[in-house]
Amino acid sequence: MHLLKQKIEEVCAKRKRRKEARPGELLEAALDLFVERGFAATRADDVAARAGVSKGTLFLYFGSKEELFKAVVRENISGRFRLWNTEFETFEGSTPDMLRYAMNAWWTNVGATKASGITKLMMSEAGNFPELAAFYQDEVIRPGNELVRRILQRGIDRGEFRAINIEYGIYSVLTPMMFLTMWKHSMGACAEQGFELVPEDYIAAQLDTLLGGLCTKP
Amino acid sequence: MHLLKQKIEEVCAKRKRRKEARPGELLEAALDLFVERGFAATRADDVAARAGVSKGTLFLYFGSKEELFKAVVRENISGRFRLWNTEFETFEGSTPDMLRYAMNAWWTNVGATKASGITKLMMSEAGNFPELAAFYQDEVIRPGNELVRRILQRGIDRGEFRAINIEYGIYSVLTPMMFLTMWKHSMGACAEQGFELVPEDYIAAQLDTLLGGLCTKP
DNA sequence: GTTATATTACTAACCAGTCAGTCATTACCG
DNA sequence: CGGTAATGACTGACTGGTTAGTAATATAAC
Repeated sequence: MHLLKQKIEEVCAKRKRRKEARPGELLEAALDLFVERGFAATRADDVAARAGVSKGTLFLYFGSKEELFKAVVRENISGRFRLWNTEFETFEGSTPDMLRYAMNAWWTNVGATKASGITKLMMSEAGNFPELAAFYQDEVIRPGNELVRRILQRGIDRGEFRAINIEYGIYSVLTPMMFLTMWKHSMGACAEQGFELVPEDYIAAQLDTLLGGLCTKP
Repeated sequence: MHLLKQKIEEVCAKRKRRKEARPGELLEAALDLFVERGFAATRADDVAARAGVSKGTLFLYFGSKEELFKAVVRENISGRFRLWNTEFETFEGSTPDMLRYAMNAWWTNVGATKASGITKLMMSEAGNFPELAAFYQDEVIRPGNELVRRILQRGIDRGEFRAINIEYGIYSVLTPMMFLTMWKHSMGACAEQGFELVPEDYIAAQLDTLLGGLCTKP
């Protein structure tokens, strides 16, 4: 009888006042839809509907569609950099191990999750939404590059890496991540059946190549 | 006096009947705008204006926006496969040379031109326009894969390549092209200044690596 | 003057964002 | 407690602006 009542409430969608829960539910719905359809093609109405509220309520919590998007980015990506920077500062192993750890952590926490859809979305729509592109540049790309730069610098300072051109090195680290992201969200869907790309293996192979060219001792 | 008259005609945009020239002008305008803004964000009005006609005229020559897009793809990409297949059949050098030639020809004729913007566009918007995605799959992706497959098979048949898994090989050939395409249309714009990626060098380096792993004789 | 080509004005649909009003919840009072 | 007034979370119809596609109208060319 309890179950039936719950069911009826779900179906009838009685209005409830849950001020605390709304923002989180809206952000989750927005992440789903932005990743699924992109920024421009996602309707505010649909985000609200998926979160179980009306469109008016969405604009009660987020001033505009762009603000909603920024909140999604902060929640799912840029928020992580504080933790990652701390991890960088307290890491005690070798720098090759650190790089291995960093790339695998990225895959686990971002690449393999819905959050990577945001990266793909930005690659696709940056040109049409310059303000969002600038925001993403500040909140994600710059901190990301900086973190990789510090890892490489640590390796050089400790004599573990050769004194390579760091800007070029950053690009070598990020390329496989960008590729995996595009693969997952664009080509994975229409890839030949029977052919399977295993991201973990791909990352491991790229790391081997990269470290082979980077390290002072083989 | 002639020049002045021509100038006035350009400015006043007098209506002229030029049935033969219109489709080509519209296709060129459409290519520019699709590449610049994507499919969904391109306005039929803007395509017409750039081609120097009104929107009504556009729909006189192309039944719909999707038809216009398909015509752009045929004009700029799929039309090339007939030539490329002929070249494959008449090529007389070694298969490593053929692969080198093919990748450089792709860069010259597609990658470096506006046409590569179409590829980026499809990666970005395929999910929102399933019919266009299917069309692109049939007209571009399948013939492209088939051509690469034939090159690799030729190498294996002639004993120049090891008997690798061909599906995996296709993917190894196409990855650098996809990466260059995304780089050119997404990240190139916001890349760190002072850092320059030279596509020809990148392709050469990738080819060396690829052929190193592929060839029977080093 | 007739026809093919081009334009303009229109329609129907869509969508971000607003706001006047509704109703669930809480606070207070008898 | 039981009733009622105040609060504020929530709603959905509406606005203003945009766009693909159409139809009526105009004009170039022969």
